[in-house]
Amino acid sequence: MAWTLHHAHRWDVSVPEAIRIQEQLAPLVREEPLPAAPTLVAGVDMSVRQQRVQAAVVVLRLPDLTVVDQAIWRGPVDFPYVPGLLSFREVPAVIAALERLQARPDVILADAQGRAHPRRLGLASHLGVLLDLPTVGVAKSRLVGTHEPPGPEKGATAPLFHGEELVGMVVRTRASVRPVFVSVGHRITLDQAVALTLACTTRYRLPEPTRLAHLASRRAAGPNQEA
DNA sequence: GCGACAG
DNA sequence: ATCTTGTCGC
Repeated sequence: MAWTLHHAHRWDVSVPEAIRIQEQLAPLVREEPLPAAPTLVAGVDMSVRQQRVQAAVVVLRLPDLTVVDQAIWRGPVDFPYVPGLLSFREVPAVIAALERLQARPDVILADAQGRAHPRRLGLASHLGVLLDLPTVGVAKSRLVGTHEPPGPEKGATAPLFHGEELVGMVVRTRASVRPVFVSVGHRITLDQAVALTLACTTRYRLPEPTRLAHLASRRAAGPNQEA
């Protein structure tokens, strides 16, 4: 599937240049209601091994969460992991994997932050702006912000603040299990992002789209033969 | 100056 | 993220 990139830019940049690009794209992020109830939800993730990346994307249909499409892309790693600049390491590979899809998802869930980022442009937001598609960030841990612990029951939430700004929600997707950090990626409201995350969650901590994408990327990396 | 720090 | 097996708890 061909994707039109909006506000495209170079990826082979220095850290200062990457930060500058984030500052230019952040104002383009739109927190607004979805145009319609989503049917096709994609999850994206990536694994790295031996200087190679395996990006995976899995598309599921709501409300049954049936897998309707998926794709894998392998390539070289060319940007280091730098806290705050994760998108420069993963987005190129994720877009390459998305190009291999047959289906067009209505929204994408990423295993990362959206607006809950120092410059309000986490990987989910960066991806959303480039594709001009609704995206949600569902991270396993906190990058920025403070919060109270959400209740122990499934579905409990607590606001995540960065200074005075509400940048996300800490969501308990499973009873008595460490919560996840949900934030708006692009073209969705925080409430919808949380509702969608819960609608995609079954018996595991992570919602099915990203959980399955994670499994797919690691299967693509192959079994550990080293060490 | 000293920590913190998505994956 | 990745290196790594079994095990304790809900």
